[in-house]
Amino acid sequence: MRTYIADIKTLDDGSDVTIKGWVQETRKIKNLMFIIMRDNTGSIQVTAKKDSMKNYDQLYDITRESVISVYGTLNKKSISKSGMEIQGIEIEILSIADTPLPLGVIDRVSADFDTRLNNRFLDLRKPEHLLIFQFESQLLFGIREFMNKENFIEVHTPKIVAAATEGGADLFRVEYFEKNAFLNQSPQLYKEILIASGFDKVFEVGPAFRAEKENTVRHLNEFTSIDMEAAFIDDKKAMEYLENAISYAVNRNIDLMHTKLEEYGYHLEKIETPFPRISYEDGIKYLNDHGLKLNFGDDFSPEANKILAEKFNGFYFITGWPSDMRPFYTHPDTNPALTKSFDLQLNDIEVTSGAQRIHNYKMLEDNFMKKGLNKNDFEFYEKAFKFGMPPHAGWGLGLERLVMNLLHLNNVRESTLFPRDRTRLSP
RNA sequence: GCCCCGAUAGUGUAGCGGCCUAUCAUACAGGCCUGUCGAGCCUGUGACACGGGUUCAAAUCCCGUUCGGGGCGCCA
Repeated sequence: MRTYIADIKTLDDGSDVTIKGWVQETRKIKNLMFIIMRDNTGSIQVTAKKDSMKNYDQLYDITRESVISVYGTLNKKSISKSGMEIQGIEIEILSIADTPLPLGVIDRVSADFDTRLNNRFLDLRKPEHLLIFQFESQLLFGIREFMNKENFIEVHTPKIVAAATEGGADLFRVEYFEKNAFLNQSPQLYKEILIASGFDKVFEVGPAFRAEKENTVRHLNEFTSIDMEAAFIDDKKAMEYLENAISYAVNRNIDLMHTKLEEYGYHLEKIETPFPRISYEDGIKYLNDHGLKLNFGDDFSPEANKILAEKFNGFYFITGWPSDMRPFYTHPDTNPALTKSFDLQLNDIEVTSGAQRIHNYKMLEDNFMKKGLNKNDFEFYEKAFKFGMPPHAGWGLGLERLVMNLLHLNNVRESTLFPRDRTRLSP
């Protein structure tokens, strides 16, 4: 039976164990060799001796990153630095790695990110990189657990769509037999249709596509969006769901993974709610008091976001954005120049955008006009508003950006397995 | 869409008109070595992105191409 390396420490000294994994490195001294072996849970030293190993000669030539299966005896009083090793009895070679490696897993030289991404399967063998995605997986599990407790239902809406843009982004065109179609920029319109369908509270975790030719460390052309929409709530309640979902999931992750995260240099602190809130208009004032010259209607530049990040240090909401800066479906506030909308920032990066949405059919029609959109393109959507649409609100949370910022990574591609950016389509 | 920067062995780099038959590290190959743990020691293989141009002379300067990194706008 296979034992994972992390579980070995719970076994008794002298136990027989079988471990399976990669040869991280070898140290060879003629009739004796040490193999540092790695699996997804950790690494351990395996000792092989010529006089007790029948395939020793083959093993002696094993290359780094080959895959082996080791049967041996656990020695917990080893004189190795870790104090623990496995005395090999039978070692089976399952797959021999070619040399040289295009990217060393434990090399003492760094590699360019481009080289790492070109050899991502090797790059991901590094425990500190695997950990990012173990963290992401647990985080998402926590969010799902929270949403489930709050009686949201998880849905899956189409990614190939006919509608033109919601505004703000260019879309990827795809051929759909004899028709033109697009890859969806967000599940927004379909979430709202489900609200009209009486689903009450929905959420979705899925890909979103943007054909924007950005070249930054915080943009992807395909990313994972955690989207939520709920009936009979307003923007304030949507913000509560958001901060509670995030704090629940993050604090849960810290409880589960704190030691391992620290071991690899990821420092996280527990999150407290509620998150601070600042209105768009107060934000403008604050920024103008700190050397910027912004007018109502200006977006916050990266420079502006850095100034706000210093003030708030962590998560904070920016609420009440001007109507001109928000998509057509955003509900206006009592002052029609403003909307019942919010962004959630984590330090200087936007991680969520949300709002109460328009549910009044006439108001929606007027907004199509104001935004210069052709309502015929949205017939499938608009129809859902004619026959009983409750007030509703929701948000979209960027998973990769959230993970990037929580773990203090310097590039959103670090928290993306196989990033799609302006030029990268493979692997 | 606009702007800036870069490309030298498998990987990461030094060199920035002649001292380059190109530096160093690491990896890789071979050898020595019975307890290594950044193993050590010896030997070896291995690179100037591509195409033009300037010059007596180009890795080095200029132009173009290709590929890459980053900033802005916009956004998750």
